[in-house]
Amino acid sequence: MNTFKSQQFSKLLKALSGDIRLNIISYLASGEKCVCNIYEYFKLPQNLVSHHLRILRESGLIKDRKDGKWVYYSLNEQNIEKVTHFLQEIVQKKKEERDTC
Amino acid sequence: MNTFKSQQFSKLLKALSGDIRLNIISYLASGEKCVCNIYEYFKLPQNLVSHHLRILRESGLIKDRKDGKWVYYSLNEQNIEKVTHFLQEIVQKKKEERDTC
DNA sequence: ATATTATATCAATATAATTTGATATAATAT
DNA sequence: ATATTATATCAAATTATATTGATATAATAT
Repeated sequence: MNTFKSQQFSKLLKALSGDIRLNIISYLASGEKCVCNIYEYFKLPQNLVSHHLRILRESGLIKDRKDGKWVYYSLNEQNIEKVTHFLQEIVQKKKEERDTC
Repeated sequence: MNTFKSQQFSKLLKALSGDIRLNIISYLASGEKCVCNIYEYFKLPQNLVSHHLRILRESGLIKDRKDGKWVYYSLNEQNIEKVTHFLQEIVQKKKEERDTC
């Protein structure tokens, strides 16, 4: 049994997991950054960072904004919150289940 | 730059992501289940389910309890909540950052 | 027009995760 | 003691993901 819902969240969680992407997400919490900010900050190859940014962008966890030569990335809080709500619902359900026993 | 914190959460999120494991987590929200409950419910091979349960258990997301021949698995809410808190902190930080601009 | 800089993409390789099939362990029942 | 049932583990095969190196695109500067 494979619900649509968990497939959707599996995609988001897969995009979130992985050291580099999670570090990028944490870094973007301090505000919008261009690609060069990110790869300089983490001392990682530009193409590798672009690749991970693409995965985060395609999953909807971050947004991009182009300005001249630069592409700025920022968090898409709404979709990050979708993940937290999904997990909270599970914990909530478990807690309710325990209370009615 | 690779913080200990995000390495820790990367591990939890990696364990959470993946359709099968996420479905198992959702299923366990309705209460403790033995392995056979789980693989029958999802119609998956027993060894495959055992494998995913191990990953979830080793990451601390679920607990096991042995009773006779059966091993019962249940959610470890505390660690699931750790993940939601981690993500909420990021969203919170982002929101604060935006307010002070 | 040419050079430079920022970012993205592509192909090849390396690494890791998932799945399958076979077997092991451990508890219970006969 | 043997058989049965529940679960775990192991090795092999498959599939997915990450990384590297090379190149492309697109904006700006000279």
